[in-house]
Amino acid sequence: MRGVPVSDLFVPLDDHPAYRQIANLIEQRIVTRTLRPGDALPSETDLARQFGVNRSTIREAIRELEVHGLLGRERGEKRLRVTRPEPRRVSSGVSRALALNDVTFMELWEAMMAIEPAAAQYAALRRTAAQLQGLTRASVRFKREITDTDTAVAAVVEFFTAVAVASGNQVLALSQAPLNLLLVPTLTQVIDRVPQARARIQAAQDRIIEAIKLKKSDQARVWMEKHIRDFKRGYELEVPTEGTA
Amino acid sequence: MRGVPVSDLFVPLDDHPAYRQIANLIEQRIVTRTLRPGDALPSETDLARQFGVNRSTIREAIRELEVHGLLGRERGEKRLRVTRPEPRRVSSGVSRALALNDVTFMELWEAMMAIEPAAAQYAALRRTAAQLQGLTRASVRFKREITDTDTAVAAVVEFFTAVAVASGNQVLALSQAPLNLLLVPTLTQVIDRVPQARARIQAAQDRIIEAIKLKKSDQARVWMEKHIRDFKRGYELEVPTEGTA
DNA sequence: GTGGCAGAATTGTCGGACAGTCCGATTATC
DNA sequence: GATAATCGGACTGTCCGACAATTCTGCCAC
Repeated sequence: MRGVPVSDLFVPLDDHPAYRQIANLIEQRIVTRTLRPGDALPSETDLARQFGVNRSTIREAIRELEVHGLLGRERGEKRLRVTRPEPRRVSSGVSRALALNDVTFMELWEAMMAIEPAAAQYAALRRTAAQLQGLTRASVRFKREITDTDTAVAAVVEFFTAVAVASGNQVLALSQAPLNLLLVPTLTQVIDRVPQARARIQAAQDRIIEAIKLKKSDQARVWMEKHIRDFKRGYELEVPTEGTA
Repeated sequence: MRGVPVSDLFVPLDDHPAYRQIANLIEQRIVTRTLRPGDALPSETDLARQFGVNRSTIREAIRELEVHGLLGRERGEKRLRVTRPEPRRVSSGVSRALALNDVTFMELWEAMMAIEPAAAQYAALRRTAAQLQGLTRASVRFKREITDTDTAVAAVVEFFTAVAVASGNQVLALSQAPLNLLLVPTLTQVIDRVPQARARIQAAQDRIIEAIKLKKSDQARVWMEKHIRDFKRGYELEVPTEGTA
């Protein structure tokens, strides 16, 4: 490990391409609510004129904000408008980032142990009738699906998502969302290869739903904890070799 | 609230602009590791030729991947290369999304209560000497900074980040990162207006560091829990009006 | 008011162009 | 022989102009 070279004493001197500066400017106007969700953006030609750059440059800037979910358009609409970033869009980026960083199942599991029980607890406190119904729907879908593993896995994911949504906490929900995609590969293997997995998941879901239905938050947390612990057991049973999720 | 219109029964029929298709294609090659981190991408002209589109189109596609952190370039380098998405880049997007969705302090707090104690617990189990030093450095910085609130807040954030890093769990770290930016506004107010806040934070950090140093994971978790609870107390003391973080 | 229509406006994509800069190889210098 | 200066090519950032396809808008008829 070398010491700090002299050159590090000088300024970073990042380059600021115009398209990035413009993206930041527009982003700031959105974050500061100068531009509010629903507002239509000026046309590309207008923006180019206002910023004094070429339309191509504007387009590159717009791509950035579009990816971030700050801009978007309704189906079949032409004009861009300011949108509030949807959790799903953002969380998929997080999932991909984690997947590319070779997350292990243990890392995923520890995060689930931290987040899911908390989500269940708050869900029991605050769930609406509709959210409770959403939970039930997911569990029914899991029960019914006894042939296709992929659909069953999707139902499990739907269940976790429904719990997070029912927690009424956007931060928890957005923290939980990336875990779902990471869980899929492992969960698929477990359901495929551990015979008792389906029954155990069903039972766990039922207990959790019951607790959330009765607004027993402590129970909801405890059952969810056991449910997640069970996942690890299933994983250790049948996927003892590979470590990546 | 209208019912589901008939048109929703038909195909989504998303438009597929070429720049998006190309972005997806390149993304797939990265996710499937056909392109691996560190690999240099062909030049824009080459890509345009290979995909049979104009260079402008390629550039728009590239912007997307750049934002996702899948592509990037070394400082002062010209060639674009495949990079593994850094947590910081991704998490800032999550923070912005949450901020724009008017997250309340309670939502943030609940998420912190779920994640930070877990991070502290695992940090106590797995921290390296260097990571421990990073923790100490952050707390020293906080102790030393008694005038500038912003710097003090930054030190607190640094402390939390250091704990998350020391946990050795990328998922937890990436779940924790977005919370930091959300915490800043509230924490600034609390430190500014609650006299005893600084002392309490200092004491809490000391206890947490001690537990992590001695690898007492249960204690680390408990102290962190108390620390986070204290935040809520500070918040309720001096920010009883506003609800948004 | 509803429906339809022509024209204006806007997006997606293309081709080409040029300055500034980075890279690699070649040449000059010690 | 190793290091330094030089040079040409390649590449990016930005610009200009253009065109088809689609959406938007105001107007007219019913």
